[in-house]
Amino acid sequence: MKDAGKRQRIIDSAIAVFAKKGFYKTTVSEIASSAKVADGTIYLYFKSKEDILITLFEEKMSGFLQILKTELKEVEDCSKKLRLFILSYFKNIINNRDLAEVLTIELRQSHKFMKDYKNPYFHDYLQFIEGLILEGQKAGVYNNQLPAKMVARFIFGALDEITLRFSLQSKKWSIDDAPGQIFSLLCQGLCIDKNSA
Amino acid sequence: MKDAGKRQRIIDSAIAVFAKKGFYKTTVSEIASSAKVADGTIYLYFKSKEDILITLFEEKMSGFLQILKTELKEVEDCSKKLRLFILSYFKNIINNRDLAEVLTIELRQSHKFMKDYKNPYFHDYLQFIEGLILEGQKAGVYNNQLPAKMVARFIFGALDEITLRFSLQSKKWSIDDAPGQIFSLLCQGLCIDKNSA
Amino acid sequence: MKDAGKRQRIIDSAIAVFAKKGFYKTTVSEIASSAKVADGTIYLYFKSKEDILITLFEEKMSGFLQILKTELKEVEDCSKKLRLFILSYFKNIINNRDLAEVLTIELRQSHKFMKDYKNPYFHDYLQFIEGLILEGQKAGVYNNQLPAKMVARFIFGALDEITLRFSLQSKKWSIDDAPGQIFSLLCQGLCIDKNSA
Amino acid sequence: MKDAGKRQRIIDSAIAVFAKKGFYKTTVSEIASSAKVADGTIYLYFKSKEDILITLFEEKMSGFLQILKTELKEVEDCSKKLRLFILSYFKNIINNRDLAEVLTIELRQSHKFMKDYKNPYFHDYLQFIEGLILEGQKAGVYNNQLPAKMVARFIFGALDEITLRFSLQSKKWSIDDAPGQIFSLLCQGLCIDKNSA
DNA sequence: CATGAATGAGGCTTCATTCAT
DNA sequence: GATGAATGAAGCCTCATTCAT
Repeated sequence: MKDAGKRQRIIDSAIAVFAKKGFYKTTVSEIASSAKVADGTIYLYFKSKEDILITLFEEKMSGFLQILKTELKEVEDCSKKLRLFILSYFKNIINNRDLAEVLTIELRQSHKFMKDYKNPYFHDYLQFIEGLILEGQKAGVYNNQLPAKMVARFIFGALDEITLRFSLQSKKWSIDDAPGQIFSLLCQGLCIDKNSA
Repeated sequence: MKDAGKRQRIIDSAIAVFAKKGFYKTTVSEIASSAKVADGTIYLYFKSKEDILITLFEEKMSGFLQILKTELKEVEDCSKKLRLFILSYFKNIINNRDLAEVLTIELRQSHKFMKDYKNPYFHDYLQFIEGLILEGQKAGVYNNQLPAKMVARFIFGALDEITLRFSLQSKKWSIDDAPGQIFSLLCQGLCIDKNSA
Repeated sequence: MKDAGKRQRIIDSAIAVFAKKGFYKTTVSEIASSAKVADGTIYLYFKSKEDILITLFEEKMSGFLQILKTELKEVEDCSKKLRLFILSYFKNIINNRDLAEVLTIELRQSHKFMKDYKNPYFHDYLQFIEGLILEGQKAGVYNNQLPAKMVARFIFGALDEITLRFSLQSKKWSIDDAPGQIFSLLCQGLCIDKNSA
Repeated sequence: MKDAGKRQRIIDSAIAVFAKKGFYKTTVSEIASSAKVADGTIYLYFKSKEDILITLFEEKMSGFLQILKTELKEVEDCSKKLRLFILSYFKNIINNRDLAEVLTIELRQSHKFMKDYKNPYFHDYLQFIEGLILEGQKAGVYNNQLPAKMVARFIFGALDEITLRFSLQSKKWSIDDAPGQIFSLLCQGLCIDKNSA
């Protein structure tokens, strides 16, 4: 039986090295030596270097989604859900910086370099956000003039950018404050006077 | 003097090919043949393949910024500026799909693959957005509880994600409506009832 | 004692896979899984992949030779022997297509890829044919102007080529007719008028 | 413009190295260094290592056939043609030992390792021999009970085997005698008494 | 004896860059 | 300046063989 721990070590090493050097600059040998296995061993668990990335996407993104769904299961109010979602998103990124970097940076290239790979798990993720919005719109809480799909993209884009930089760079904004501020910005908008604009 | 037209052709070809295949999957030969110059000619105008990308960033991003600044110069009201900014951003992306794709996709990798390259022009771009926010906050129009830097990132991330997908995929949202909706979402927020949450 | 059945299964599987893919394109794993043993088990019975091929040669070629000698033992007349030999050769090939393919195709490479391997059993085989010729020459039946060694090569080459194609390809010539025709061609020659040429 | 001399050097080197080590044991680097070019240069002229072999087949086999056709063009009598053919075959092999080795040894593997490669030039070669036989049969000189296709295979196989060994090994038979002996064996057959058998 | 996961050397091939013309 | 043939370093991957269980 193949050693599941070894497989996990390869994935974890890949995340670390991909995050540090990027997918293309990373060599399979680097992943192998970081995982303390022989180069060839990689190919007992993955079909190719690209397959490591794809597998990584699928396992981790679906994992994130599972966590999210579990955390939000009990919550009823849609804005509480949204707040919790943002918080959870932040926590996940903060606790998995390398992974976040790989997922979001390489994600952008994935449609290009992987033939026919459409990132089904990322799609699920977006649909989950979209579901939150639709729920709020049906409940009459959220503005239903706004297309939920676009709002979902909007939220994902904003969170993705902020958390990525948050995680990568000098943290100018505190983790304690940022999620709340983002939630506020998202729900209440930028303007103080709601009749302006 | 070197042939400026040839130089431009190389940049334009690089944008087209990078957009289609991604930076790493693009070969210098492909750029050359698309630009109808010999492979070696590339190196009369650029130090390396990477240098094409860097040059492209600097010229195009500063170009975008120039256009923005020109368009917004006359406008006084900060929300009108913001609305115009969003509209301009959309137009630029729509009219330069390949470029937008290259700038945003490769941008994410740039810190990684270019040693010591900090993307000064992207930084300028962000600062411009930040300036818009600060202006509105000073004028008492925008919520000054929100850190302007973060808001700038938020806006950039949201716009980046939406326009990228807008440009790449089937356009589910009309170019006529999207900027207005985004502006509304940004200024008024998601919630109808401003006292909720 | 090692399991003789397992050893035989490995050889038989090797013949089948070598015939299908060629020696170099065949992996040890393929032989193993075809023989329903573990990869490592192969090395309990054979020193190396090459050793399988060598062993296979030796056992099968000497086997062929044994069969031949047995079949021709009782026959006195040298031309009857020759006719029987051709018939037997055909039958052996027809009944062992994979083996024939391996023996003849890989045989050609054997001197190259096996250091110092001189195919003693193939040599014996040729000597057997040579013996048939010499016998006929001594009996005054066969033209003794022709060097027996060369005639043996000639016969082997002709039979080898015909049977190989016969076995591999669409059979344009019937198995019932071919051996007789070959015998006739070999004994009587191509020409009708024996004074010509 | 690519250097035709360089291309030729690669082919010639490939012939020499393939002959010495066999196709599979030969590395592209060996061919390159034997041809005094860089490894990568090989790929300016050939798609792959396999492509070298295929190209080599096609160019050399069609070359051999051209020479043959030219040499036999003026000859009328079919047996003179056959005699000349055998002589020419011998000369070609003797003068191109490495090539002969590659063509005949690797030829046998070619159907296996080259997907869909049917060796059209070898087929032409066989058809040429078949044509000689048919001509003689129509002229009433050759026994028309024998299928020409089979006879062609017979001749090719016999010549191939003899010349290959002739070229490779200690020459037990003289080049001066062998072609005549083979011609005699082929035309008159092995038996002295034409009524026997 | 048997297993099959693990090893790691080595090959084919790509491609950014150079340089003689 | 322009060319494009040539270079050769470097990477992904295969697979014969080993060895701990």
